[in-house]
Amino acid sequence: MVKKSKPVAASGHSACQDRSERTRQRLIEVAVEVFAELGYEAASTRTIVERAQANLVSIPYYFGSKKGLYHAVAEYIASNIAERFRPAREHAREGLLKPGLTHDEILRMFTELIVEYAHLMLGVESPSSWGQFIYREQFDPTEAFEIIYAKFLPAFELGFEYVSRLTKKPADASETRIQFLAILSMVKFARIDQSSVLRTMGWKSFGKEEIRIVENMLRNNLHKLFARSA
Amino acid sequence: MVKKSKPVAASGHSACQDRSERTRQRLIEVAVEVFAELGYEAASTRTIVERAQANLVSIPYYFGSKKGLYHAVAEYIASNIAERFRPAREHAREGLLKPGLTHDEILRMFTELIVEYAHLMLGVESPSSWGQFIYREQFDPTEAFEIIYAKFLPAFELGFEYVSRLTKKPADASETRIQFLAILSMVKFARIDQSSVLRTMGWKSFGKEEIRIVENMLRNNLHKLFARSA
DNA sequence: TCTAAGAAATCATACGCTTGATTTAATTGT
DNA sequence: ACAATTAAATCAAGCGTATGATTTCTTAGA
Repeated sequence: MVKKSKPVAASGHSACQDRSERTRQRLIEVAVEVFAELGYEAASTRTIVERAQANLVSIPYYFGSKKGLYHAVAEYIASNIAERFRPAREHAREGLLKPGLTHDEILRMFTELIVEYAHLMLGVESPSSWGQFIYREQFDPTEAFEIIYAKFLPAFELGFEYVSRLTKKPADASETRIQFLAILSMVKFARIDQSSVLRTMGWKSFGKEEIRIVENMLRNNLHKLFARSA
Repeated sequence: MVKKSKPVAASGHSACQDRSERTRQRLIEVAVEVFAELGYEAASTRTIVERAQANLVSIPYYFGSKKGLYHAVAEYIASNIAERFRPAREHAREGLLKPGLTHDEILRMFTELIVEYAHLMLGVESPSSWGQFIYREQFDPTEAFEIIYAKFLPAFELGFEYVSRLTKKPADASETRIQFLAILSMVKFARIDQSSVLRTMGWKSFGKEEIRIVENMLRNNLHKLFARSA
């Protein structure tokens, strides 16, 4: 019952690791799309290897099992998104450290952070399959959820801190957290409810114009929710 | 290849239609839960008939096929929700007809409509599986999506009308529609992102207290978004 | 430089299992 | 006794995985 060898995640020393690594990478990239499109159960390994032009056993060979491939995909996506989001996140974090910030300055930084996140999740630069995969995992959480959640946690904490500063309520209060999550939902709903949103809005797909409309909505709502006027 | 008879949706004339109807009903009610919990693919007919204490053949017998059962479930859920929501919806519709409505009155009615919807989708009175089923279908639309969408459309139109009255913008404008959908997303996100929300909030499940917190957030945000103060 | 040994990667095939659907036989109520 | 319904057995198809053979590449000895 014990695996004889452990070729998984081959860290070969020879130069032939090149072709190997390419196959591995191709499998992951194809698997992202297939898993995102069909979900874990419905996605068959045969479909994946067919699209990746690899052999059926290359999945257990490289990833141990179908589930192993799934986890590798989760890791791949979470790392990529976290990496892309890092500049905006660190900028926002450092911005908070400055002394004597006005309410408006905080709101402006927070708005930019949220809008950046929106572009990341809805924009064309990152494949739509990434978001789909994550939302699927959020809906039907498996072990992969832990991988993803861990990478997103720092951004969450930052968001709580911003909302806390804007509302003058503790960062760990229920109101603060639920408020931030609600704001996030306004960013993501276009992806999650894709079919009903496209239909209701009369859109064919998510292009630049559509994202602009969502962005406007976000800026508008953030201003109304947090602007110091009342 | 042709079905010999058509016992589907048996409209028997004998008195034994009673037990038959009960079996049918039980199958649907169980299927709602199983489909909601596992999704279409992962839900096996064996699981369903086992929980419903019915025979394996009863599914093709009563519903033609597994897919037929699935559609029956969609119809069942959509009808039930639409029915429960009808009082609030008609009240809100009639309220809009009154002449000389003030902005605050419209906002109050709209808030009550949204809060009612929140209770319907998040509350304990309607099984959580209903919402799960719908969100699943929204994420991976099949033919069942049409059934559900059609039943929800009137409520959507009403929502657009309210937002339109509150923002003084056309009911069919992109801004109006996306704004309403964003508000809806703030209602539903707790269910859709259930795992990450429960975790982030430190909640174990959705009880009365949790729903109250979401309701407060909604009332607060709707007020900030639409109150006439600026 | 050339070539043969050995490891790494890929392949075709087959196995055990589960699925939805079908068929055959027993049971029920009238 | 008879038609309708249920239970049990069976079917074909699809799934992930295991296995042994084959190809491809790296490397070392002459």
